[in-house]
Amino acid sequence: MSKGEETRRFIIEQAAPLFNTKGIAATAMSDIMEATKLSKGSLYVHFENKDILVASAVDYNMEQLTSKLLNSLNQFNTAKDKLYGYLDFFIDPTQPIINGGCPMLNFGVESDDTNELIKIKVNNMVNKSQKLLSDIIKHGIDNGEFKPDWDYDDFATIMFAMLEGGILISRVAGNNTKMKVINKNLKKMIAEQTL
Amino acid sequence: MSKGEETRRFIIEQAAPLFNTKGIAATAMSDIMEATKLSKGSLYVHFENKDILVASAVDYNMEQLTSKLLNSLNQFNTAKDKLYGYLDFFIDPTQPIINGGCPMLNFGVESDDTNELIKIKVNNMVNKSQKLLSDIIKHGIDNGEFKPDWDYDDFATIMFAMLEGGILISRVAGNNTKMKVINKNLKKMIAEQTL
Amino acid sequence: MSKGEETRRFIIEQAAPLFNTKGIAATAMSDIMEATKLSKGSLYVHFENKDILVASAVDYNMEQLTSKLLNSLNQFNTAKDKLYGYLDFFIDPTQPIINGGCPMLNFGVESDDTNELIKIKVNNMVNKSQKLLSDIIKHGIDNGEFKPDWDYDDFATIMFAMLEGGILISRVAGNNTKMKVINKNLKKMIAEQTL
Amino acid sequence: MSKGEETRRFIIEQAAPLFNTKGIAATAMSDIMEATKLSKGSLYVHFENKDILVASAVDYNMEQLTSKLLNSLNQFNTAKDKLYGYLDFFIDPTQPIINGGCPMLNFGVESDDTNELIKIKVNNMVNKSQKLLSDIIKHGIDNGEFKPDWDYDDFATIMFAMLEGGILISRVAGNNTKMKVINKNLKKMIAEQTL
DNA sequence: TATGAATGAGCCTTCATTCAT
DNA sequence: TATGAATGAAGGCTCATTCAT
Repeated sequence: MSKGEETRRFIIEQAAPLFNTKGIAATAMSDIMEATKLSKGSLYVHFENKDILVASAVDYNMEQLTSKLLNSLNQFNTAKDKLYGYLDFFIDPTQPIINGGCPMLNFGVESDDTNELIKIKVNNMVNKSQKLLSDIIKHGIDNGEFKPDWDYDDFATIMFAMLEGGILISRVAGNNTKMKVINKNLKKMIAEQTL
Repeated sequence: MSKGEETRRFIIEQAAPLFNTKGIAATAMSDIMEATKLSKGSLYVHFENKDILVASAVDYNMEQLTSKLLNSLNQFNTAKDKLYGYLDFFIDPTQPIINGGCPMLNFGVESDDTNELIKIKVNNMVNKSQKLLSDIIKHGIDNGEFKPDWDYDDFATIMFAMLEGGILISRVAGNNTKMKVINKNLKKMIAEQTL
Repeated sequence: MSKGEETRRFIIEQAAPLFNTKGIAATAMSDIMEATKLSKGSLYVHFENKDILVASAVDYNMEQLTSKLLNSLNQFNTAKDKLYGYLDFFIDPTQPIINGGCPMLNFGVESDDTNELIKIKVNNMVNKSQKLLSDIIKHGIDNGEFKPDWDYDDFATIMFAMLEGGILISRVAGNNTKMKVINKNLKKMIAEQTL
Repeated sequence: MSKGEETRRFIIEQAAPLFNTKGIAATAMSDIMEATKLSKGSLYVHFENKDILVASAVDYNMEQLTSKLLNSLNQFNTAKDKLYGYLDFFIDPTQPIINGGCPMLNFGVESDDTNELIKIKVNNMVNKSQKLLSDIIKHGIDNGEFKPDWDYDDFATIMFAMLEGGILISRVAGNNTKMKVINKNLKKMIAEQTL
């Protein structure tokens, strides 16, 4: 990795949690200067403008989350365990995997009415997330873990939506009481489809 | 209502959709000047600072949503119809009841890491929303509509979370395909508990 | 004149010589802050952006020059005296009537390739200037001062062009030697047409 | 020419029309980077700072104009033809010989109040230009083309000034109507001195 | 109550320039 | 000689807020 690429990467790494925590509009380039200890001009050497840095940071946050999630799921062998692992991965939104919580939730909500580019990025990741879930279930059906008539697409949507809603509830509550409820009920639904 | 109260109310009405659409940080006092056609000074006569106006507008948005929801639910008599009506009320997040979509989602996500006051307001409304749902179910159990062992608190949480998640998914998608899936599945769950 | 109009006028008065001296691109809003002792924000209360302030200052400079010129010409009665007075008015470009010299020359040259709006403003004033000259001559012909076959439009153009060229020559020379030559020769041409 | 000299020359060639078109202050080093496709550092290898590059580019522009003019005059044999050729050379300022128009006019006006070095360069070229004209006339007098009492220095000044003024008028007008008037009248003056 | 002029900190961005490689 | 990363001052402009009228 060249010096420039390294610095660019470094800036993204430092900026990503800021945007995910404070929001895009509320994070100033000067906040990123402070976090990186780089000069204002240097930031603009690597990113033509704030929008491009934002786009990179949004991507980075979502990639980080995905990669940590996939890494965690790797420890499980059965489809059911993977689904349970997925649920447990998000068990405490007040102690989020990445600073600021779920980037799809944060950037999706901030961008939906005002930033088409980011909205599309989030939508793509939302779809990938549901695809990941439905693929796990499909696999579980194929190898005889789950009932063959389980509507995996519907369940992927339901589970994903419930988790995102649970993140919201828990974060404004400042505790994960309700996320535990969601976790428990989703596990029950999964168990009911298990052979 | 005195002239002053009237103007104050008017400012809130004009400001509320702006905050709910663009977000708090991205909405400037000048945007509100423009929307109200009032002078800078006039805004500050009625609201000491932006934070206070924001708090009022957040309240207003949530009250508006609640009042429209309750109004809509009033047309239904049975608990089941009320739950179905609740679900149908949120069927299309791309055509939201109030401009910008669900204020609990919007302000909850923007405030969770940065604005304690707003976070608390949202949390209270989130709790009230779940309480409204569990009260409907409890009533349905009491009058013999639903199975007596239905865990109404859990379901209220699940349903609320799933709807909020569905709003996110639909708004970034630009269509309500997935919200229809959520609507259908929640109705099925309700039907399963109906006697 | 309201307070706002007064301040606006004051800003233009202070900004006009700066633009005419340093040029538009080389004059920063901060230069105008310093000259007016006003805050940055205050400047933008009265002018939406630099372009609008520039346009106002360009107009002001040209109006100032015109008004001083007309005022000076008023002391003369005959057409010939007016033409001679016009020439003498511009006799020393190193001691210009308004700071920075002729605004048509300054802003015309700076804008011709880059600023359509200013270019048009200058062109209008250039045309007015030539019209003023040809009107004086025409009047002189009508009252029998000048030969009736004098091509007044051509001479107005020639005289105007020669003066502008003379301003350039004298200002880069730092003395008005060549402007005196121009003055003398134009007077000779006028004398030749005088009856 | 060494590699270094070649690159230096190349930079000047690319920068010269930019400065002559946009002006010195409005042309950034980054504009020149873009035009040359050279790196920031490379520019500073060849030119210590912007001022030095500007000085070279100003010289280059004036040399280019002079050389093209002389080249054009070479096709004529008599003094009168040379003067007519000179006038025709500048007949259309909206289609200038070099991009941006007359560099004496452009840089003279931009520098007169702010950049002593450039002002002197322009003044020297202005003097040379008038010398060129008066030398042609003097030669014409010597070989019996023109009346011996023609004040060649005065006419050189008048003609030069009129052309520069004509350039200004035509460029802000966007057409050469008035330059044609100037051309015609100067030719008449020359004809009147021709034997 | 209402106005809008005034403020100055802070916004994003560009500038000319330096310097290690 | 050439690169491009790094700098920080300065650019135009917007912000929330104050205050005399």
